This record gives sequence, C-alpha cells and structure tokens, in this order.
Amino acid sequence: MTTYITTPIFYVNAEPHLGHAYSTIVADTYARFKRLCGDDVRFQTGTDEHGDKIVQAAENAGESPKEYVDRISTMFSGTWPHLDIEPDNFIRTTDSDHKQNVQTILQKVYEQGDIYFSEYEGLYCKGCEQFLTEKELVDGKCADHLTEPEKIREQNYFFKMSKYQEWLVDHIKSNPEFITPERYKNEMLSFLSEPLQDLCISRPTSRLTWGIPLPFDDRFVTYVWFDALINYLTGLVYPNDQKFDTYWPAAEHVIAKDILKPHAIFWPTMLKAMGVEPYKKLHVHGYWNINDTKMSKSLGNVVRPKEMVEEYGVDAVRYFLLRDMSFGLDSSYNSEAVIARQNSDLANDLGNLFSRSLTMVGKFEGGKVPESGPMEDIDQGMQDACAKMLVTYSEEMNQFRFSRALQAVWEVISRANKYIVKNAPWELAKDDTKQERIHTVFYTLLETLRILQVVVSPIMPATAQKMAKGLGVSTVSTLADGKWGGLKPGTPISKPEQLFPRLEKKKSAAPVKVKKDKKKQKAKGEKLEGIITFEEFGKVKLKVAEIVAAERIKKSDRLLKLSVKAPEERTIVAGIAEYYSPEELVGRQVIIVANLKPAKLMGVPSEGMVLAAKDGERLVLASLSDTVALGSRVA
RNA sequence: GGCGAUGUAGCUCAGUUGGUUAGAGCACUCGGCUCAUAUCCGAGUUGUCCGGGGUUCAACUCCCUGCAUCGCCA
Repeated sequence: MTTYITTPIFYVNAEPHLGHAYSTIVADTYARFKRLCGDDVRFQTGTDEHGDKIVQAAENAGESPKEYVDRISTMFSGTWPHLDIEPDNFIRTTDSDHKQNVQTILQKVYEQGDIYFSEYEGLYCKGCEQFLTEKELVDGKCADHLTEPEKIREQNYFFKMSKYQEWLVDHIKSNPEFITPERYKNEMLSFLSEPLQDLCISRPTSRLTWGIPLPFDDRFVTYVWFDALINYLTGLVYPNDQKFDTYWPAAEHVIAKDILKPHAIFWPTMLKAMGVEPYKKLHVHGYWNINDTKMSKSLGNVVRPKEMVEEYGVDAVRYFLLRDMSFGLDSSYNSEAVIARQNSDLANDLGNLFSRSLTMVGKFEGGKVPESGPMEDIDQGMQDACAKMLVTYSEEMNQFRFSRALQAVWEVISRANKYIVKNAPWELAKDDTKQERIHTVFYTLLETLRILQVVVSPIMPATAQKMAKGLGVSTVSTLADGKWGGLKPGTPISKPEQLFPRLEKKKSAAPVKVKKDKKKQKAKGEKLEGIITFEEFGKVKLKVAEIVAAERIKKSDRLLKLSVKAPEERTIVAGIAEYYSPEELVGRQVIIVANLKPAKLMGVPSEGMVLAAKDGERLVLASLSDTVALGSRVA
C-alpha cells in the first residue's frame, strides 16, 4: 500500500501560526502512522507564493517579491523541524519545475478546449486593485478606501468547470469518503445542487505580473488555484516520473475548512480535465480559536508554533492539538487546557507509569527484562486490553479521529496503573515464594509499555524514542510489533528519563483563570474576594459616547435601543426605559463599556452597556462634568 | 431569505437501529497505598439531556415548533 499525504501549500502573506502547525502536525502524524502500518509513504508540504497580496506584502516590507517570498518560505520550512515534522518534500510555487508543470498542464487543457477567453464585468476598486463582490461593499463603497468601485469590463481566461459538474456530483456520491468528515461532503453537495460557474484562471499582466505566464497568451498570468493546486502533482514530477505512478491515486489532502471549495470542487474537475484520476480523500479540519476568540492579526492573539514549543515542549503540543480537537470541528486553544493535558494525561498518567515501572524493574528485577511465569487472569486481561486497543487505535487513526485513538491508548495506560496497584509488586518482593509472580507482573508491564511506545510514536516521536531507549528496544517499529511478547528476557532496562515535567499553572489574564483564582482565594480564606487588580480593571474599556437616537423596544417595558457615537456608531440596548424617555436621551453624553461581549436582547444586538447609578427607586445615567471628545477613554 | 449542523455534569465531550438507575476525562470532596514525577488506586457529589408540543407501553434518541450558536448559499 502507498500513501501520499499533503498539507496545503501555505500562502506566504503571513508568518506560520497555530493553524498551519495543526494541519502539518496532522499530516506528519498520519505519515508516521501509515509508515507504522508498513505503507510506502510520501508526505509533502510547502508554500504558495504568487499573487497580488504577496506583491503588496513585499512592498510593505520594502523588499522585492522574490526576496520577500524567500524569507517567509524559509520561516515555514524552518518551523517544522521544531515540531518534529519531517516532510519528504517541501514545494514552492516559485520553483522552476512547478512553473513549467503548470504551463504544460494549462497548454494541454487549453488545446483540448476546456479553457476559453471571455469578458466579464465587475466592480473594480482602484485602491485595492481588485474586483469586489457586492458583499464586500459598505453602502456601495469599498470598506478600505471609502470610494465607490467602478464597473469595468475585463477579459480573462476561464476553465470550463461546469462541464464536469455532473461527473463530480456522481463521484462524490459514489465515494462516500472522498470528502470527510461528512458535514463537509454535505456542504459541497448542497453547493453543487446549483449550476456551477466556470472558473476564472488568469489576471492581465497590466494588473499583476507576479505569477506564472499563460503559455498560450503572455499578456496574462495564471491566477491562484490553477497555480496552487497543481503543486500536489509537481511534487510527484507529474506526469513522467515513477513517483507519480507510485503515489498518485493514493493522494490524501489535509486542509482547513476555509479552502474547502477549491479542493473539493476546482481540484477534482481540473484533474478530470487533465485526464488524471481524482485524489483518494480530502480531510477537512476546523479552526483553532484562542481563548474562545477567533485568531486574527488585528486582535494580536496569533499563536506562533515555535513559541508554543518553547513553552510546553514539542510532544506536549502535538499531543494537545491532536487530543483536544475533534477532527472537523473548531476547538479552543488556551494555556490552561494545554497545561491540564500535560499534567494529567502526560506527566501523571503516562510519564509516571513509565517512571514507576522502570524504577521498580531496576529495584526488583535487577534492571533486566524478566522471564514471564504463567499468566493469571489479570495478566491476560492486560494483554487482551492491549490487543483490543491496537484495533481501535488503527481504525480511528485511519479515520483521522486522533482524539478517539488517543482515548483508546489512554484506557490502556490507566489500566496499567491499576494493574500495578492490584499486584503491588513492593508487597510481593517481601515474599521469597512470590519471585516468579513478580517476573510475570513486570514482564506484563514492560510489554504494555513497549506496545504503548509503538502506538504513541506517530503522535509523539521524541517521547517514543525516550521510551524505547528506556526499554532497550529499537525505535524503528511497525504496528505488527504491537503483538504481545516482543521483549526478550535478559534485555537491560535503563534508568528512566523523565518524559514530561509537571507545569505550574500560568498566571494569565484569561477569564477562566480569574474565576479559579477567586475560588482558590476563597478556599484559603484570604480577604481578597471582590478585589480586582489594576490589570483586571484595565480590561474594562470605558468610553464617552453620545446618544444620537433612541427608541423603545416593542414588548419590553425596560429596554431602549440606543444608537451611540463613540465616535464609531454602535447600537446598545439599555434597561432604562422605566426611567428615561427616548426623546430626552438624544444628544446626551454617557459613559459606555466599549468592549463588552455583544449580546442580543429581545432580538436586538447590543454592543456594550451604558453606565448608570441605581439609587433605590431611581436610576441615573452616569455623565461627565464637561463635554469631551467622543470616544475619550474613561479611567 | 434558502439549506444544513450543533445544543447532554462547573469545563471538554461520548451516547449504535427508541428499552431498566444517562456515561468518560478534567475539576471538586473523602478514604487508601508508598513503586513512582505531591504521582497512583478506591469511593462519592453534580444533570429541566436547550424550551414547548406530539407519536409510543416506553423518547437524550423519532416528528412538529420555538430559541440560541455556527456554517454554507443568495
């Protein structure tokens, strides 16, 4: 069996972040797992380097596009070793063989009549130097440049994607695992229930030169997907290399949900047009939120993979990401969650199991693998549990359900810890007649650890290596080595290396943590309850705003819908209708909480709250002693 | 506006085709052990299975409806 696993080629308009790391760790883990299964595996990642955004980013950085893409691409390729990610190939769309490959394919598809020249009309913003969709407009204007886009006509080349729509629908329906998890398959089938548009695949050189020239018309360069997606073939030296014959139809692509459509629709139809078989599977994953907030540059909460590794260690990061995300769904990343996993699953359960087992073998067995005596029910139970786990583990790993696979592994770890307590080797050691029994117990335990080492290796290669070293076995293993009885009696066992340190909980500003701190303070009986720190206060953004409109909310006695300027306009729903009429509010300056989480009250979205004092039956709005500029910070 | 997904313990989530007292891990409380990384083991606490209605002997599960969150499409 062969496996060709790929990540997307990452667009180099930004530095590597957690999302890139996740896709790539998933692919790396799968590659390692498939090797464990005995497959011939090729794993590819890389960078996508053409397009107008790159030209802009390079300009902003004061570099030529080439200098810029070289620098950022190196940041990607330089990040992966820190995460123990070992691709077989790192491809760049600016590589000359890729350019050539794209041109060869374009020429072929053009000659067979699947690419045509056409004109279309669109809304073009000169400031952005690109077409905008109606959705992107605010009051008919470009949100960035506040100018009305022009309606212009442009000529471009189009790929006859619609021609292959019917074929694609059939293919998706007859290959249920083509797009997985199922929700994304359904999403695409729903999208395909409407007629498919043809795909624009070029940009005139008058607007963009940083791209691959069309082989049949040098006034145009290739645009985005026809360039980027083909990387998966270039990496196999399509069409003439043996690599292509070996790995192609076995291709499995890992992507995040934002590029579902290009991979599920554009790519298969492109392949069909080229006369190449479709890839085998598309694995779609969700997003990592940071402290329950979307990760974004502007929020400044972007998580850098290298920093994560420095803080927690590679294997803890790999384990956390694979264990905590249910593949396909969004997940939340926060330091408490990572530390909790590291401490309880890794340090306490696995690390301590390894440590206590090997230490005891040192103490009670003279540091050697003993010869097992007859197995009792409890030993057989341990062995059976390992065998059962291997089956579940394999199934789940093959389905990209890493979280479940790891749960199955941890059931064995937990069982092994119970096994130790039930057998209490330290008690047996006091009884000379129980020597053989001790041997059986430790052989069982060491075998369990050895099997754990095997299954853990795709997820945590460094840990597996430490375990293998301690157990005196080879790290090069296959799933077949999971069969019971691999350890040879007499093999020396090393003093165990600590697998995972326990981590202190960080003092972070995360809201969850604040709650916990409060609990702790309560428990300790300290008198800090109700007291907040300066930093905590600083998180509340109070601003001066002017009420520019107010109206009652139907069916509510208490709520008013206020439009305020601070100086940006926003809507706030305030529970002051029993005390203020809408008319008397307009024109007043009030103090608002500007960074309150938006909420819907009686169906009206509210972005913030207005401060007021409650004095018995009265409610009085907070105001300032003089008029100030709107948006002034109150502190 | 159309289509779809999700809503289960304080948190993260499992719950096959309807079928006894709804589960796991973490957290929390109590007890035990001493080989081990203050680790491990045992016991225990916690639920309007989003709300409402229906089908059924029986609904977390099926149907309708409402709410909330999210996604795709227009």
